[in-house]
Amino acid sequence: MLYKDTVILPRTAFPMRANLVQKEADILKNWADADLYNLIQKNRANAPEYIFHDGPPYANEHAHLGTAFNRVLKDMVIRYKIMAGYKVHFIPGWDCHGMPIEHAVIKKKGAKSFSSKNQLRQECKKYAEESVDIQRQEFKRLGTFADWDHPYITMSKEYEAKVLEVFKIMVSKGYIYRAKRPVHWCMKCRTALAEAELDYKDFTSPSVYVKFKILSMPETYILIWTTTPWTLPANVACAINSGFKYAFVKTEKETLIIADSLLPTVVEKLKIKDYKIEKTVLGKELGNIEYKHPFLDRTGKIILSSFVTSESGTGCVHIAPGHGYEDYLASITYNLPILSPVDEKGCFTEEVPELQGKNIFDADKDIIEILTNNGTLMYKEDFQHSYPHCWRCKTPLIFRATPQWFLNMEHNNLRTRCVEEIEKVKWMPEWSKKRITNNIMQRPDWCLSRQRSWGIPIPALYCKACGEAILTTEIIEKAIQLVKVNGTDIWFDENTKIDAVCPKCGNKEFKKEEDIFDVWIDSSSSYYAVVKEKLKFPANLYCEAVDQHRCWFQHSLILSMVTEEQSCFKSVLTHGLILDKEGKKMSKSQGNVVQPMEVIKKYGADIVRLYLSGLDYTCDIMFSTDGLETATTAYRKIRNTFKFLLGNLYDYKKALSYEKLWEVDKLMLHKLAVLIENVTKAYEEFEFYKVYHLIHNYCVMELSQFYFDTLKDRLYTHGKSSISRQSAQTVLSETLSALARLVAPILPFTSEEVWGYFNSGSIHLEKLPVVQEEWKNEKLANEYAVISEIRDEVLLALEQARANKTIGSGLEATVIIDSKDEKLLSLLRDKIALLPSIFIVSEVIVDRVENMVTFKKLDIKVNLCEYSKCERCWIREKEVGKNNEHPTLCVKCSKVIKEGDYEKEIEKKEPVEG
RNA sequence: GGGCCUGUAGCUCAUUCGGUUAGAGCACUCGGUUGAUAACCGAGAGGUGAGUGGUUCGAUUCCACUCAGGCCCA
Repeated sequence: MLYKDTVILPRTAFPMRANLVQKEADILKNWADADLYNLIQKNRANAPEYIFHDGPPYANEHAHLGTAFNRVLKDMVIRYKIMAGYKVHFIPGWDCHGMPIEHAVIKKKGAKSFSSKNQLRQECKKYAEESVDIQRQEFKRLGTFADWDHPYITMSKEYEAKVLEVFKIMVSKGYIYRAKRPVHWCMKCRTALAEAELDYKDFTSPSVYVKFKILSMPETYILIWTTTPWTLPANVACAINSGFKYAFVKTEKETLIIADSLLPTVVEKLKIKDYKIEKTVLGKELGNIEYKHPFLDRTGKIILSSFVTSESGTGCVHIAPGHGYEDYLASITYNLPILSPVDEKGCFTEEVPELQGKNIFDADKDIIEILTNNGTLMYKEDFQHSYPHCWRCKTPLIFRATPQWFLNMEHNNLRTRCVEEIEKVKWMPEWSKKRITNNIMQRPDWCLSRQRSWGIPIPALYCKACGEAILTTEIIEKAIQLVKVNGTDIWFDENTKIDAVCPKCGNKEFKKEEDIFDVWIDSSSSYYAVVKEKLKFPANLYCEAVDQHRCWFQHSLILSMVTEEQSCFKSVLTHGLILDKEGKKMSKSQGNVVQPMEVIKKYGADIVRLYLSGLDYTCDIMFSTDGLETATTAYRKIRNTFKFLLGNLYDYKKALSYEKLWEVDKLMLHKLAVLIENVTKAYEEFEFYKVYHLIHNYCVMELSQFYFDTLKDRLYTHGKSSISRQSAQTVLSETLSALARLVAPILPFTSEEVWGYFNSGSIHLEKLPVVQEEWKNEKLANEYAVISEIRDEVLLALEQARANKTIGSGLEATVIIDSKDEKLLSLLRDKIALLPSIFIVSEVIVDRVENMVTFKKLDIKVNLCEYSKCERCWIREKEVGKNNEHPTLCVKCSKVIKEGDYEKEIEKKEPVEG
């Protein structure tokens, strides 16, 4: 008989190499065949609900890495909550309207290929539908759980009708008003452009310095600088910075007011030679002073504004609220009129009779002439700068004030109520609260209208007779009924007529509003269309990236405060953005964009998920291949841990009761209990990186380096049915069962694969492991904390013995230990029988001998063991050679062989896969 | 220019209220093992805690500024 064949080695079909890419595809198919998502819902039918509402990603082709990360993060939350016993019905969503899709479609097909709005909208719809399908496949591939067959789509007619319902409530409660606001305008395309449609190119403008006469001071002028002389007819104010110092510069003829810090450059440019500074005052002292418009019969006043900088110009900024966004904001603060005497072709209207019909850029030189003639022009030159152009026709753009629809942030104290409500929400991390509070405090009224095609129409009417804009709940209700059945295309259909009577003139003929809603109204109405309608209002959790403080979080809160008078979320989890390995933003132009699906194809979803789980997402995330490689190594360790566990449990029958367990095994149950507690706590706080580190460290340090290493002798060479081996297996089984479930939210595929070799059914139908009270054993833990330190010292001594060739393998050693600490000595004597297995040496003796090496706690001497090596278990023992029947075996091994308590034939039983 | 956030070993993270020599794992180098084997065990090396200044007996930790990067706004 070959004793070697009687050793009980690990046996499992669980492969060491994961081959994740293939394996994950198989598992996905199994999940789909078993309809696992609905199985879980059924399983938790009567469980308490956890309402986690999905923020809809934008349906624009392939998912970005940031979206993929967001998906994985949400999935870890969902899977954790399900395993914690909750019912989580996760309805995924997609944001489908908006400029980027419209932009992409026009770019692809050409603007001229669409003869009607609805034709363009059809094309956009197709594009969004395709994108939803692409992304849904990608999200599934990531192994994320959701009701993928019933997502919410913001372009569906039901959803569109719900958005209009939200708007109807806003109107009925009096939040909506109409006012002028400057927008980027292309005079050739005669349309407003969105931020993303601007094409910045170099452009030469006339740069002029103009003086405005102060009414209350003799021969005193405030000097302004502008590169758009054509906006001067719309001038109503002059902004200065309240904190800057302004100099009164006395020249031969007059006194000019100029910012002190800019004086040298201005004086040089204007070639003012003889001057003296009369006095210097703080900007705030000049507020409200009136001046005369340089060529119109009008006055303007000096206002204070923080956006005035000392980088260029004169520190005095000409304000035309109809032609600039900052000017516009200032006009709200100071209640200034918004003049915009420019028509849609970019020509002056009758409001400026002198220039009526003239194109504004052509009018620049007329205005300069007027200024020159009346002596208010101080200096003029050409100025080259980066200037926005139309992305389509390349025409330089202008700011032009047009009527828009707004939501009033002050109505019914909306702003204040939002800020108060923010206090009631749990913000994770905490700084997130400060951020959204600031955003709400500082935001202007919400401009709801967009001059685009691909979106939900604003259901307003214009009287064909008197031009009155009409927005009533009755009209909106009629629109809702139409949209519910037909979708929003019906609004843009020429044949669609809405019955109404003009409240001003009684006319019954109307033109329908062409503008659509800002897309943020779409996605931010999801609390109403989804949470309230299909789940339970309010949601427990919203979870998105940090940029959503200004977008989805904020707008959802505002709308919810308007319609529901309370927040739509109880807690908000924020994560950072994904950057490249140097911390730079990923962008196409930088060439540092990482496609999530390419990474998945190479590494597999579980490794990507493991990598992402290990990062602290509360700040920005630097995505690196190094990190993925590290995660791969960590994954292998976790996987091998499972392989070892499975391999040694193939013949496991049933658990021993706690009292019968060996001391080391009891210790490991204590450690397992601590692990379960810590991991559960980390999950509860959504600190997945802590989960990752806890589990990984447990696999490496507690299991691989300590427990498994010391266990090999017991598992392989002790009697197959011995208490000692069963004791080890009992703990291995508990460890496997707990570890697989703890790791399941992060590694859904691998945990499922492991479970298939261990138990029946899907692991995702299980609950998280629960600590059994008897496992906790602080006394034992404290004893072994000391023994662990001792072990480190012995390992160090063994390494030294190995270096000077006293021993090779640790089992060749006899270790003699001694200590001056009596308490420690008594502990060691107490545990002496266990020490050889803990140190993995053949013999441990407590004694004092010559030439001991002194460590912190112990004096140690390592000798080559004098006994012969047991052929079966490789331990050196004094009885080896004394047994006639088995002369090459130790006492323990001869007993095992004699009793036949070992694996006699290798059964080739394939474990059942899950 | 403003609000918010980040900076500890090559990588991912620790370091409780400020207090001994800033710790783990991975990667790296060397050694052991060949019964977890494209695995396993041990040892070693690796840090001016982004920088400067301040408070303090003492600062990675608290404060100010600077630098680098991110988001939002201007």
